[in-house]
Amino acid sequence: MRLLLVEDDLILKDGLERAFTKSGYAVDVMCDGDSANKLLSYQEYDVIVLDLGLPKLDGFEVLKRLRARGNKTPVLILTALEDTQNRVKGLDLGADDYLAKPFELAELEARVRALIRRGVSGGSAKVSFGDLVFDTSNRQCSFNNIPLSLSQRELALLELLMLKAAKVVSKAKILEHLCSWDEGMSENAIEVNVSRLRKKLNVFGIEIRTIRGLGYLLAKLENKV
Amino acid sequence: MRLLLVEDDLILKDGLERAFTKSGYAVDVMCDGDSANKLLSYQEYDVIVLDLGLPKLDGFEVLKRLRARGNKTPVLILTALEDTQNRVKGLDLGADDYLAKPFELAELEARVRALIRRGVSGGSAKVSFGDLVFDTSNRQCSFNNIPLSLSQRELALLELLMLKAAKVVSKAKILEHLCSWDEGMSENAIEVNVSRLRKKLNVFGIEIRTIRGLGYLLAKLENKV
DNA sequence: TAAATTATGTCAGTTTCTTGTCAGCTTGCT
DNA sequence: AGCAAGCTGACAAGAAACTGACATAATTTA
Repeated sequence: MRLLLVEDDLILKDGLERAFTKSGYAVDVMCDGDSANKLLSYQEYDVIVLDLGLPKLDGFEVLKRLRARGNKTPVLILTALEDTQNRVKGLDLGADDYLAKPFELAELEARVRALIRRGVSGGSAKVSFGDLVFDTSNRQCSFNNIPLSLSQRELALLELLMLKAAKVVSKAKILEHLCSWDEGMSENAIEVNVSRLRKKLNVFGIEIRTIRGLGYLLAKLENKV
Repeated sequence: MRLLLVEDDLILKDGLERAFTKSGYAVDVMCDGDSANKLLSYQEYDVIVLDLGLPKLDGFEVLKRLRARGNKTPVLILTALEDTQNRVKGLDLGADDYLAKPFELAELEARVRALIRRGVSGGSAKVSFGDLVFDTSNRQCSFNNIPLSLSQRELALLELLMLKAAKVVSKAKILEHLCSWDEGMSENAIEVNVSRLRKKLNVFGIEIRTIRGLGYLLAKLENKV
């Protein structure tokens, strides 16, 4: 899942970036409202974590313009204080959640997960495809309750394929969701990862079908379409 | 198991903290209602022991707010007197048990154990995994009635793994359950403890499987997944 | 109370796993 | 056939996890 973090505090920024990256997100970071606003005009994210106190353009403004463009990406707002007025203002402008500093990292992560869930799978923590169940809350995938041993990359790839519910997912989409800007990733790297994931899923009668020129899709082995 | 003790009486506080720590709990202590309330807004516990007469914010209020946030952590209330009215009020607000001072330490410990049991193992004092049985009432683990010689840390770790019933337990979760705030513990310390416990369990055909990047899970040696 | 034992964290060296790159192969289309 | 797209085994750098050795603190024993 691709996440944009907009935060000017250097320490917080680094800590959050590291934490989210470790949790398997592709993270981009912007340090001021203006750059964030520009970036958001052409780059899609699965979730945005937005500080309100920002140089150049404050968080409210970034959020306002984002929504004005019709963008519905879930946004979680961070503020320096437990300030009811700002909270109300943020939610009015279309924020989806709100967290006052100081906060626990665990709580932030939990809320971000909740936002992503709400957006893609109607609020449920689990996405399933036949007997395959992906639990987004603890990033674990199991087949008939047997937990699969998958690496972060494989997990991220499978998550995307499952969230798209057996629809074709293009390589461009995969690239976008698995990689933040700074890590360049070749298309071949995706092919390699698909190949690896394929081996692990084939055992359970699930295949990743290649749609030449278009992308990949998740399917059951017997269902020849 | 992680326990929060909220108590302003210095002597009682120290005594209980020492006793619970010795019994293998990771104990955090708060001396007033306000701090406890804040702490509880982001930190999870397995059980809370709450005095009613507290400075800043009384115990009723702490409990009320906890439940208002949807938190279902078992709470045991302590009060100065055998006061039926307060007892009823506490239970109405969502307390799970009640103990009037003065009380026997042994009784408090027994009730706390009972509360934890009720939550995780359906009320039974014993949790088992194959021939491995963990008796929470005396904190002892045995394999086919042969008692194992385990240290507190190993016991706590195994307890957590067994309660999670062969599901993956993350290092973060382990850290959270084995350590109170003031004792910092590195991730490597967990690895070392896992390594030690592993050696003792392997003898009985039980393994602690590593799920790289996610955590550990208890399994029987033969079940290769 | 001092010595012995036990518990438990830190460290460092090693092992294992992850993941991108590359090269050569396969597949499908015209 | 010839080309482009895709597949996959091999490799290597780096990250994560394991574990023996040691240090220190807590507990027990004599």
